[in-house]
Amino acid sequence: MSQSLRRGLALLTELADGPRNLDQLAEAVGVHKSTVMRLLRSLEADRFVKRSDMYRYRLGSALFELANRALDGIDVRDTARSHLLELGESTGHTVHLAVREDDEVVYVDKVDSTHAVRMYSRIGARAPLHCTAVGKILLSGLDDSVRRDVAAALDYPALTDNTITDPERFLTELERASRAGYAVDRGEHEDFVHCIAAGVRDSRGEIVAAVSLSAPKVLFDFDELLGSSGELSRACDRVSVELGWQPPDH
Amino acid sequence: MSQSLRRGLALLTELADGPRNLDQLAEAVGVHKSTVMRLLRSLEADRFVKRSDMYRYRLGSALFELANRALDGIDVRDTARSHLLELGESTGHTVHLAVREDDEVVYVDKVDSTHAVRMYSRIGARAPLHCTAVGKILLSGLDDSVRRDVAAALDYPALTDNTITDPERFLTELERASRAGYAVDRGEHEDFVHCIAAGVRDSRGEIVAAVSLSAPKVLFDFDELLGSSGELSRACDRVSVELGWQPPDH
DNA sequence: ATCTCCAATTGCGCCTAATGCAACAAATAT
DNA sequence: ATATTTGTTGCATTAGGCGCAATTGGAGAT
Repeated sequence: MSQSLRRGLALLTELADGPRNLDQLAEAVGVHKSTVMRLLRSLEADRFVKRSDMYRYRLGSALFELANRALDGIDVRDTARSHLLELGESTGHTVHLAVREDDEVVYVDKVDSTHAVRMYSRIGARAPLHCTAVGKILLSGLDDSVRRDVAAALDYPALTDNTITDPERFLTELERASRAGYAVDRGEHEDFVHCIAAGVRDSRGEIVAAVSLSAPKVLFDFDELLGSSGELSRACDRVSVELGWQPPDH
Repeated sequence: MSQSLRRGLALLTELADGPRNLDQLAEAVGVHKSTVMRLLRSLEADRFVKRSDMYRYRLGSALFELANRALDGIDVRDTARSHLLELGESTGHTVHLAVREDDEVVYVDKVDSTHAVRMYSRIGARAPLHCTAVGKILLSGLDDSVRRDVAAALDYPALTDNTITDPERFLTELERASRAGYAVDRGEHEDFVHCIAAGVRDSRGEIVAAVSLSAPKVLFDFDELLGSSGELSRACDRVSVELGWQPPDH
């Protein structure tokens, strides 16, 4: 397609794991050392890459700037921010904001738990749809037919013993989430942590993002976490309203 | 140098300002429409770019992932994080963590003020050395001769009426910062805000990062801000110690 | 001080991959 | 229905990118 560009991007991806020297990069990307160097020079000129020391390269600051400028552009994130902080403070749990991208979820914001236990996740990270609370709630908002299509197209790798691996059961789960207004993940993604998630709606009423609360099993049993579902929903509603959502009156 | 790579990077940079269509991008980067499209395909394949709708492209999630993974790699940032939060909470001011990159500072972390007033800055943003508290403290840690060299190589644009525009006066200012252990910015960068900054040292005793407190003039006069300098310094020292710094005993 | 080793860097010649053009297709506005 | 705008594809040309091999330069050992 566009050889040198793609190779350059591959270099960036490789460098995300930490500083590398020429040989390592050449090995990883599968091109000649000298070619790697010339690509790096271009990347360096635009500050996408930086020399770490004489013999090593690392990611440059242009990347941070870009990413943060772009994240600022995501208005869900902007309006949600303060509500997430509040939610984190009042519940004490780890809060995530996620959106769907194709057949995965992408975490776009995060508030760390006040408890010392940290779980693995970072802004920009991806996770499957079928084993996360955010994934379920994001899918639950789709029309029945598209929902079936997406569910049928997914893989269902069993990441833990609790992972749902059956499309039919998954659809039932989505149905339930849709009715309840929140979705759950009982150790289906990571063994030792469970989550609940609710959806954020835009002015058209579409679910455009999901907010989740996560807690390690050792500290809270599932029902304790569920106890925060009211707060979670209210927080999501507040964000939705700020995005122009009209709560249905009944 | 590496044409298609650099053009691809230019596209990313352009897209940071928001979604664009083909013509806009072609115009901005100065290449033919069809070329832009082919480059975008490569970027899209690696998720650096995403189609926003039928007619527009935006930055993709690979970028966020990279940027955040890279930021995680900056160990100063990691170890400083909790101390910054604490400092933000206890002082109520906006806290920044910055490192030097060539002749600029780059903000690598930030804790927002509890006050409603927000100032313009974001993680990944850059600022000049000569008119920021962080810039001054970062330079103050250099050897006298290199310090002179760097100072001589700088431009001194006057961003406000208070900006120091004279290299000699700037060196004096650095001298003072070096002795005091903290640097100040009295509306030299942005008219309506002042800052104080202190340095973070690594195991070799070098200043590798700077922490600053910023406050809008309308809410705090300069002496009030200075009142937090003790806390600021102590926070920096704690970070330094975690990085392996040995406090000099005197 | 000299040698050795290792990794980066450069010159060169080959050749493919990238480019601009122009025709075409699709979607939207008039 | 027609005009207009924007995206997409085929094609011929060539410069930009590539691998190779030789060179440079620095760090450490002798």
